Amino acid sequence: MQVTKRVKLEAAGWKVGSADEFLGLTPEESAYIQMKLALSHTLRQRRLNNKLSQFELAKMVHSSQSRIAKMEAGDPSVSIDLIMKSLLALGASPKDVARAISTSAPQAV
Amino acid sequence: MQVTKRVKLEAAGWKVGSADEFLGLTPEESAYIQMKLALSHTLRQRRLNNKLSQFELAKMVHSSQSRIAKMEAGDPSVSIDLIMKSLLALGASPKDVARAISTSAPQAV
DNA sequence: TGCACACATGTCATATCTGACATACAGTAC
DNA sequence: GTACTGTATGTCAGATATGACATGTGTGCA
Repeated sequence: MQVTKRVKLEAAGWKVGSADEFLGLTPEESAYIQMKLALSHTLRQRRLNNKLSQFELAKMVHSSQSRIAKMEAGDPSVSIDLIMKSLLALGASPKDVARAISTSAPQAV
Repeated sequence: MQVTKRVKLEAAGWKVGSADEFLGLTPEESAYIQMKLALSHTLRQRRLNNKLSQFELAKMVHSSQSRIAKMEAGDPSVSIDLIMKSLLALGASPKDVARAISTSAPQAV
């Protein structure tokens, strides 16, 4: 999918929120991707704050470095479930998760 | 798993939050389950507010009545991903999802 | 230069999730 | 009683996600 590729590019950089306007995404798809990207981004931040490498985090959550990289990239092959579980393993609370998701909504309240 | 059975019982009723105290759940597992249950509950509320049967919602999201029932029950066989996608299909925004998750944290902020 | 570390990306066997189906149960109307 | 609607629960083949592995890229350092 180039779709995610494109979205990933935007998000990995800075600008998120105008992904669907030129792609053929339904509002739900767009919202889903934005939530995923917000969580991915939060995961990376938390990992870096904890001064962990992807490899180290991988050991903590019984996964592999490559999968951590894909999580942080918002790769379509990873589920939100997995990202959430990793966040929790990094000490995030449900409220932290909720905060991350709130961030993902550039639209109206 | 009786674990979920038990948790489900508590949650389907009213009392959530003291699930892990007498079960052998790690804080992360507990938090994950609570988030899932909060989303499940929100899904049911939204569905009922929209006056839809499980069967009707199933058609909307290209799933089946049985899977909707399992989503709403917080069955371990359903992913948070699927519940979220269903919520979005029901018109929920990422902020709504975040709100639901916030509700799931009876612990400290 | 070479070497080590951190991260990205692709592939693949297997584990897990999913939709569909069958079936059971409660409630309601007739 | 029967019939119908809504929901719960179990099963299973096929779909998808997962961890592991290989490999590539960039950076820093001696």
